[in-house]
Amino acid sequence: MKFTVEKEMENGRGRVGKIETPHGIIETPAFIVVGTKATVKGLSPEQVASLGAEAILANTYHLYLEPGEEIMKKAGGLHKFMNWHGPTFTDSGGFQAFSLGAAFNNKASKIADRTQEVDETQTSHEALAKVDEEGVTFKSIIDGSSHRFTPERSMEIQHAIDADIIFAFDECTSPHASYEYQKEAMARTHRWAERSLDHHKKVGPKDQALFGIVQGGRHQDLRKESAEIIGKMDFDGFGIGGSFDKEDIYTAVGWVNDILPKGKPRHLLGIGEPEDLFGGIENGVDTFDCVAPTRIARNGSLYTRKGKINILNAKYREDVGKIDPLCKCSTCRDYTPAYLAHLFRAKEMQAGTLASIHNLYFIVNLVKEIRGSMLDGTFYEFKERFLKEYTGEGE
RNA sequence: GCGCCGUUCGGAUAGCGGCUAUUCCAGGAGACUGUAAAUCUCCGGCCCUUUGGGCAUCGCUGGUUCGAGUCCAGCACGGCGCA
Repeated sequence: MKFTVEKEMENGRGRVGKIETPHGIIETPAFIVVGTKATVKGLSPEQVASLGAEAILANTYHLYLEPGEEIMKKAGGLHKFMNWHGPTFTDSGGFQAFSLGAAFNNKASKIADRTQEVDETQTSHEALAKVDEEGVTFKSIIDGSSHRFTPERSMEIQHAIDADIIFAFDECTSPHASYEYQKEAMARTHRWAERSLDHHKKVGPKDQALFGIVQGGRHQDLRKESAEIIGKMDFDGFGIGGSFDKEDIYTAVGWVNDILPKGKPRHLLGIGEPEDLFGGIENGVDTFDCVAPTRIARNGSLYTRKGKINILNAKYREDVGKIDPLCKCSTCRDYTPAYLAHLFRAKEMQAGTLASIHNLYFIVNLVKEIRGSMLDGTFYEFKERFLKEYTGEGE
């Protein structure tokens, strides 16, 4: 993998560049489409490519459980398996340790977490994962069987899946966890990063790039410390992890990116909605991934230049106009709101597909437009104009 | 004509004497940020000074009872059976 910065913004953070992978080039900043289980839900790889997406991010945890690393290997890796010929990423599975309950299974975080009512009985059911120094023990969401991930195992599985860019095994904490716990988890993530790197160098394919992940929650000192430590390690690029409160995203990203080496790409994990993209890019993020466009699409929400709409609202049943008059995606070109409203109400599979095409096109091409505005020096004008219209302010 | 059964929110249902009438679908709205999500949450008779309170309501009419969607009688409508 090779990363080149083509142009820097005057603020010293934002940049335009490109990531060259064995399966093609990603022009950054770019939105990476999420395809957790080796599929972008509801879409064929041809559809994903035709809406302009350059790369897909799959998930180690899910592909490990199903179909399993042996089959991934036998199939010739992710690209062949899912028939996607462009660049790919895999997330390490660390996020699942958080989302499947480890974060709430820890006393420190539970005590500190006064913003959420913790139902003990419910928590014990939901806590499917437990973290210790060596790794994470978890129960399969599919059949309840027990499994264990360590940084070394995550690397091995990611080697078998064989994406172009893989991530170190990390622990993602709740933003509401205590400072002490976040610090502890961060330190552990650093040790796991070292182990991920060592193991990858020892046994990994040479053409596979490994990104280290910066943690530290919303605390400035922790974020900076994490960026210092991870940034000095010999990773090919970096992920900025965490489960963010919306307001914290850009500040945390800014702290981190002032420290991370400029010559390597930075991926902001799990962000964003349209309004999140500008702040991330401005603060030096090169790539994003986010489930939002496809998930909300399947649930009937569509992005438009004037904000999100819910196509299931009564008014769209007989709206034979345009979903978003400015959108050039195939869904907007060929179908009306009334048709999508009908498909959703009739629970037809095409509903999720057409909506996903639209939302992904919207996000992927919004980032491309932002890239263009950076190249011709109109980023701030474009940002202001877009956000004003999108959030409905000043109308 | 006789007998049996049924009639509960737009549809389908639960409810078998005790006080907020159940659930599902349809309907209205909202949420969703490294995907346990084509998922989840809320609303749904009327009225009010909306924290909460008041008045209704289970085909219709009457009755029994402290109390009836629930029991009884008559009527109406529907289904099945027999003429």
